[in-house]
Amino acid sequence: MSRFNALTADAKWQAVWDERATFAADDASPKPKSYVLEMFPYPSGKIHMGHVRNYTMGDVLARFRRMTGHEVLHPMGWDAFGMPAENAAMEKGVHPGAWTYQNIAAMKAQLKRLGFALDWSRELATCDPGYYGHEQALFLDLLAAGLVYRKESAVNWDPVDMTVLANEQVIDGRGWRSAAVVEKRKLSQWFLKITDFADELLDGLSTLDQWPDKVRLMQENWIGKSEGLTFGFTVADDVSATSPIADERRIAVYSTRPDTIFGASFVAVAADHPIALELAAVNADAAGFIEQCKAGGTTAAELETQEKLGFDTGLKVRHPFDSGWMLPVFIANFVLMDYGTGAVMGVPAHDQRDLDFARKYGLEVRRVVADDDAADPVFAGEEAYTGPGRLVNSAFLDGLSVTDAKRAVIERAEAGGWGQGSTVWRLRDWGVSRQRYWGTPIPIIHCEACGVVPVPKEQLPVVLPEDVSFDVPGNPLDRHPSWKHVACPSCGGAARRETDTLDTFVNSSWYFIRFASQPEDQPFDRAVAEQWLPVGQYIGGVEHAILHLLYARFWTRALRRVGRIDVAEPFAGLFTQGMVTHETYQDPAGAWLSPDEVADGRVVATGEPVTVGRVEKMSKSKKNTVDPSPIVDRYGADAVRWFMLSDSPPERDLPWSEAGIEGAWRFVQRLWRLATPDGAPVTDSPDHDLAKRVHRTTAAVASDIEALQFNKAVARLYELTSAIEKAAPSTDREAAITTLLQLVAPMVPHLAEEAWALRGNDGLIADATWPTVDPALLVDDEVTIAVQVNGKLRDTLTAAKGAAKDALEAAALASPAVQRTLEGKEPKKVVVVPDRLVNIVA
RNA sequence: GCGGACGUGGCGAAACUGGUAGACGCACGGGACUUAAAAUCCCUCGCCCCUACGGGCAUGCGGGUUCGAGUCCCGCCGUCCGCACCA
Repeated sequence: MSRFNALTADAKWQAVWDERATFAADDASPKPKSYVLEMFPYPSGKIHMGHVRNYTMGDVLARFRRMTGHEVLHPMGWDAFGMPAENAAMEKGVHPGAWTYQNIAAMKAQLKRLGFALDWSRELATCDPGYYGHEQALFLDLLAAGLVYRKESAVNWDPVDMTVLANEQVIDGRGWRSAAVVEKRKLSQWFLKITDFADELLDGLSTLDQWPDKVRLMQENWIGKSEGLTFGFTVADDVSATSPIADERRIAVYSTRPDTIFGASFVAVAADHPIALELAAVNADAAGFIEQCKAGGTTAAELETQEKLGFDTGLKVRHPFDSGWMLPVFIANFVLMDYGTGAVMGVPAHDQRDLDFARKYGLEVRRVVADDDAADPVFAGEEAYTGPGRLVNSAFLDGLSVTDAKRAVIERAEAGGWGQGSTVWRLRDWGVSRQRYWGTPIPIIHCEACGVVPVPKEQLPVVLPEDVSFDVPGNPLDRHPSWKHVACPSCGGAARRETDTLDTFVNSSWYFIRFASQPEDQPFDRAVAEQWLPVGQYIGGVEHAILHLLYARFWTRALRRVGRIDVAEPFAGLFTQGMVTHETYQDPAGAWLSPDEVADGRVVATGEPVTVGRVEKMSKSKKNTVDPSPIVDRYGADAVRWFMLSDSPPERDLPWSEAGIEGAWRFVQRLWRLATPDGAPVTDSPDHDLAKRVHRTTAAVASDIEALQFNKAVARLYELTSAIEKAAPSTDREAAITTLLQLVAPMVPHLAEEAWALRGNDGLIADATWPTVDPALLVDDEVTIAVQVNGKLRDTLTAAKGAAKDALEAAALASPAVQRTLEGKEPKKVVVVPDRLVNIVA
């Protein structure tokens, strides 16, 4: 019997699918539309196992949807801008564009080799002017709508590489590449007004019922809505007369606990609060303290251990409800300038941080919320009370609940004109300026006379110049002789082009719309795009749970606001898949070893014993990566795809192993043997049991795939395969084999095509429909009943489905095993669950 | 610190709304075929006691609810993830 030759079959069917454009999506199709999308890759040079797993899952769903009568859009493209291309340019002297396009070609070949049902005619790369030019147009739309602005902002500046670094690229205060100490620098940056959409983005989460709760929660926390009171403390004249800040009348604070206002014992401002800075200008001690605050680290561990420190400014403020009550003002290292108003009211009894601070500086700790009878105004504990209760020691608030007291204080503040109920968000506007070459040029011209001038749309795209060099650090656009200097579109005078480029997250914020519709003269055709959107199923790594997914949601809503498209949420269904992991190996010296340096527990080269470490995410640093390409060459695309779907639930990590891929390969061969006609005589005698099994598996596998529970579908397919193997030759068996091929087709498409053709079927199995299920065959007429005594299984019996309770009880009591266990005792009670079990309580 | 997820054989895991725990796969062991090997096929495979029949114990630990708990409730322990001085 022949073996399935994956090498030739893969190439053959991939070519056929290509020639016939089998997977091209038809915008005009009358079928229901289904948009299946996996997060597009960064063209780093090679695909990795994570890509293979991600794209295999999407592919199974896409092929399944085609078989169930959908017009499927399943595209692929390249998230092609970004720093690695510039790093390669600096290290190897290649142009970022050349490097990127080489990588794209290599990775595309690798993806093709896996036989994904992709519509390659819609392939796009974000570094193509044909893409980013339209992005520039969209940016200008947002600018015109007031959703883009420019402001000075502090950035992480690497003084050696002369560039801005993202927070993720700053490790222990140093640049990840240069190891130079990173400076905070003020630069004029472009921002997108994502905070305008904070409410919408938060409320929209509740409509995303096909998203993992975890991701929704992460976004909710990131948006960070909180409600409270913003109000002013008046600086007391008598004290401040001696202070240099006598003309500063009020200090605004924000509190989510206005109810505790009578428990306040101090006000604290951030080290970079205007008041702190003014004081520092005339007071060396204050200046020293502020420096000390800035020096403190910001890593988790450092914050954990960092002491709460304060500097008494000598200023006093008046309590809003008692002008004779003076509160000291501190500069404190735990107050953040960029949250709320940069100043807080300290209520030690009911906030742990305030309590720590008050104990350290000997401030009053006054109880104003009591959870029981403890109304003593002196709060003695070391743990602040933050729970519910009634107000005490609080004048007109006494006796109110926390909720009512909050409302009462806000009302009074608003009536008295000294405060305002307010909502504060953690979410910040999105800074999109990057001092980088390899990104979308921001389509803006700076003119001395006219100021900021948008590039007229007819002059788009603003194309990146090719003639750039990376031999000096910094942004080559900034020192380009001609590109940078242009005439002002408005007055014609000498002007300067914006040399910053857009954050790459902008590129990935609308690529799914461009996939749906890609005319040359505009970013997308609204009507066509709306046919496909939202994406029905989006699949990718959980590492994008916040940034990419939040930015894309924002960008889509922003496009809706400017009238470009009427879609609120871009991704109706989201699935975050687990990682591919592998064992780790170390030699006796502790050096990491790659899997192919190890055999039989020994280092191949030296014969030394190997320490096998834990199973971890594949990473270069631990050397536990496995390159998919040689594996695909050796076992074929189908075995790799099958392994990716087997065993582990898709949201969990998948441990890669040699034995696992071998097992998958064996199954592919097993299917092949089963599907290859062996010339044995076939009888007409019906095989009812097998037919039932086929229908049941068809229904179950369909619902498993819909739910993305591929591991369960795989298990059922194993069972069906075994059952068919064991069945005697018959026409039913032959039909079962044909159905089995249809069921496995989304997973192992090459083998399915080859066997489909071999068995004389017309057309491609890729174009076949999903087998229909006869509901009548899904029902059992016999069921197995568990027989328990005191909840313990003693016997099982077979009964007709729907058998009467009495009959089941009688049959159970008659069981010899039951009689033996009862030892003549009378049953006290018998519980009968029809079609399930009988439990005899003795 | 706050929030979340998870904990089932040697391993990856199944188990519908509480109803036969361990489906399916991997590994290990035994057997058939073969001169031999590979490939393939068959059998065993949670732990303990027993020759066997059979029985006991088992879903991180301790309680509880129930005729019946992997599943529900309470309290611990552990692992992983996210956020983090957010007022």
